[in-house]
Amino acid sequence: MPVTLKELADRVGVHPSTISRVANNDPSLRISPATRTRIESVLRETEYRPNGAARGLKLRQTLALAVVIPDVTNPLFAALFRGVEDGASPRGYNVVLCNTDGSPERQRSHLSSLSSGRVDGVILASTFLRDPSVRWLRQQRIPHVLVNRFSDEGLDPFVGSDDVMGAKVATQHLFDLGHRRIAHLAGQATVSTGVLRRRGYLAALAEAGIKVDPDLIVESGYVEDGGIRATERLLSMRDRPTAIFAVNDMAAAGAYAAARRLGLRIPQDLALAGYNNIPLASRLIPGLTTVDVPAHQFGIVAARLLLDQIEGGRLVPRRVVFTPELVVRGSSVAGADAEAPPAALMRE
Amino acid sequence: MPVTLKELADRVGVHPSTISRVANNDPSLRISPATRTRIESVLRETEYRPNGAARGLKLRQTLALAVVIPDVTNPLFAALFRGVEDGASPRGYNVVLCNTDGSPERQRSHLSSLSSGRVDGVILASTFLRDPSVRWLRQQRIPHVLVNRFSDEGLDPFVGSDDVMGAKVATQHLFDLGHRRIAHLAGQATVSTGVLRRRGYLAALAEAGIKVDPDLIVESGYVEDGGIRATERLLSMRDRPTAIFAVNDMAAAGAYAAARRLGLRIPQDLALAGYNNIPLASRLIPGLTTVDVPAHQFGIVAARLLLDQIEGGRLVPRRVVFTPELVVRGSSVAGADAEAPPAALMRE
DNA sequence: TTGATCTGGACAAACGATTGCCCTATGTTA
DNA sequence: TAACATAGGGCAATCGTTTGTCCAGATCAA
Repeated sequence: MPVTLKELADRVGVHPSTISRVANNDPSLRISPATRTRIESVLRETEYRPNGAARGLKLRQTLALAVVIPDVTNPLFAALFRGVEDGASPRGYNVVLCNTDGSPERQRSHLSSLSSGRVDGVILASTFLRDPSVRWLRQQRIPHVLVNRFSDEGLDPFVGSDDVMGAKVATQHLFDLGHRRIAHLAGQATVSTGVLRRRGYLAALAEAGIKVDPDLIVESGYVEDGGIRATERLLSMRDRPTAIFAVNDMAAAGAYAAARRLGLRIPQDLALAGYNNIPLASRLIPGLTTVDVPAHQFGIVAARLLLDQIEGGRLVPRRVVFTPELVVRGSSVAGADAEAPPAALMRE
Repeated sequence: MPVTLKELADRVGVHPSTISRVANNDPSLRISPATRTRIESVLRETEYRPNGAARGLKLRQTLALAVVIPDVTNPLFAALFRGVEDGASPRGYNVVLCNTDGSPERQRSHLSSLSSGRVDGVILASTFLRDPSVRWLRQQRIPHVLVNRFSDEGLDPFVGSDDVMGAKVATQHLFDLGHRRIAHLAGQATVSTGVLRRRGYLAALAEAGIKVDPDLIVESGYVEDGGIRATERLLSMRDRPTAIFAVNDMAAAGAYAAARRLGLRIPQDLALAGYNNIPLASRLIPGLTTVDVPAHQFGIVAARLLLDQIEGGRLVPRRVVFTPELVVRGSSVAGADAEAPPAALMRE
C-alpha cells in the first residue's frame, strides 16, 4: 500500500498540509529549515507519491493523455506513438493507447470511455472527414489534436504533412521517368489523406498535360489486400499502366504481390511509388520509392501542441504541416537501391 | 464540462446518492418506477459518466492497466499490446503504454510514475533476470504479470513460451538438414530468453552428439545491428558455420545483410533460423525459418491473468507457457517459400 | 387505534490531496 | 510598555462518488 499524507504527518508530527506544501515546493510556505529537512528526508525515505486519483480530483487533471489510432501494429502509428510518448513523458504525462481498427464505433466507444476525466486530452489519428467524434470532442471542450488526417477544414489543431504536395511530387517523379500512363491506387474518399493524395496525383497529371483516364484510378484503401486486388484490375486492362502511385506503402506492397503473380518486373515493366516510407518500404525488393512522412516528429509535435493547449487553457487551432520528401528507390529507378539497405534497428 | 451527480440531482429533484445508485444499478435501492424512469432518462440524455478521479479515489481502482515493453515499434510487442487491449477493453479497462528502450532506468522511472494509483496493475515485458523493479512491484503489492521474459524463477505470474524447446526444435531442424557446424547468435545472459534459448541450442547439439564449439556462440543481442556484426565475425572464421540459429528474427535479419555482403547464398551457403516469427520474417527473401510465438495470445492471456488477480485480490503465481511451433521457410530449405507470401494485412 | 412493516429515498462520512485563511508565540519599534 | 510585525505552521473547505445508516409517511394486521 502506498503511503498517505496523513501517515507521514503523524510520523513527522506536523499537519498534513505542511507535508503537502513541502512536497509541492510551495513558495508561500514559511518553515524552519529543521522541520523542512525532517519532512524531506521522510519523503525520500518513503518514496512518497501523492495519490493520483485524489490529486486529479482536486486539481482536475489526470496527467494522462490518450492516443487514438487505427492500429499500433502498423509501423507508421507505432512511430507516431513513440513520438507522443517522447514528448509527453518528460512533462510527467502517461499515455493511454487506443486502437480503433478503423471502426468509427470503436473510436466512439474509446472516446466515451476516455471522457469523464480519465485523460486530460486526446491525440486522434484515426479520424474521418466530418467525423462526429471530432465534433463531440469540440463540444465537450476536450483538448485534442488531430494527426496525419484531419476532419473539418481548419477547425482543429492539426499535425500532418502536405499530402497534396507529396502525392504530386511522387507522380511527377514517375512522369519524369518517362511514364505517361500512370495509375493511382486511391484511398477512401472519407479520409482526408485519400482525398488530398488523389488531388495531388491529379494536379501532377494536369501540370504535365496528361488527360486523366478515370479507369486508372482504383480505390485500394490502405491495406495490402486492397492493393493486390486494385492492381490486378489495373494490370488486366488492355492498355495497362506502366506506373502506379499508391496512396500508401501497404497498398504498394500489394502491387508488388500482384505484379509478381503476373510475372512483371519492377521497375522495368511496372514502376511503383508509395507513401509513408514505413520500414517495410526499404526491405522490399526492389526497395519501394515512397514519400517520407516523419511519423515520430508528428507525435512529438502533437504532444507539444496538446500539452500547450492543456496547460495554456486556450484552444488555438494551430496547424503544423510538414513538407514531405520523396525517397527514390529501385521500384521506380532500376539500380537505385544502395547495396545493403541500412536496415531499421529494432529490438526483440 | 462533464456533468456531475449534484447537477443531475438538482435537475431531477432527488438526492445525488439516489442518482448514483440508479446509475450503478444498486440492488439495495428501493425506488418508485416513475422516479427511476425519470432518472434514467436524464442519465441517458446527458450521457452521464461518473468522474474517474472521484470514483477512483473512493473505490481505489482506476480501471487502467499499464503495459511496459521495450519498444512498441517492434512488431512483437505491438502484437502483444493489441492482445492486452483486446483482453482488457471489454472489461472496461484502459491501457497505458510505456516504452523502456531496454533501459532499466527508464523502466524504473515509468513504474514509479505509475505507482501511486495511476493504474491497477502492470504487464511487464521488458524484465531482466533478478530485476529489482520486479521485486519492487512484489513489495509494493502491485498486481503484475510478466510476459515473454521472466525475472525470478516462479515467483511471478508469467505468460510466455517454452524457449528451451523452441530453440531446441529450431536447432534440430538445422541438424536434420545435414548441418553439423551450427552457430548461435545469442541474447544477453541477463535476459531469460537469452539464457533459455541458448540452453535449447546446447541441448539440441548434445542430443545430436555434436561437441560444442564455443567460438560458434556469439552474443548478438536482439537487434539487427548486433546480428550483422556477430554474423560477420562468424563468417570470417577459417572453419565457418554452415547454419546459424539466431536468438530472434531481428538478429537473423542482420545475418541476411552480412551474408549478402559476402556474397553468400541463403540457404545454399548459409542456412538460417530465427525466433518470434515477426511479419518481417515472411517478407525477407528467402523467407526466414523461425519459431512462432503467439504474441497476441500472450497479451490476451496476460490481461486475463492480471484482471483476475486485481478483481480476485489474491496473487496466484500462475505460469502459462505456450508450446512454440517451428515455421519452415526458404532460409533453411531451398524452395520452401510458397509463391507469394500470404502477406500480413495492415492498415495505413 | 396502535404498533409494526414497508416505501422511497435522504444524510453524511469517507477517499487523499490542495490551498486560502487563520492563529499563536516571539521579537521589534516607538 | 503598548502596538505591531514576523515566523512557523494549523484549520477546514473542497473536489465528485459511493454506501452504510437513518427517517418520515403510508399501509397493514390485529
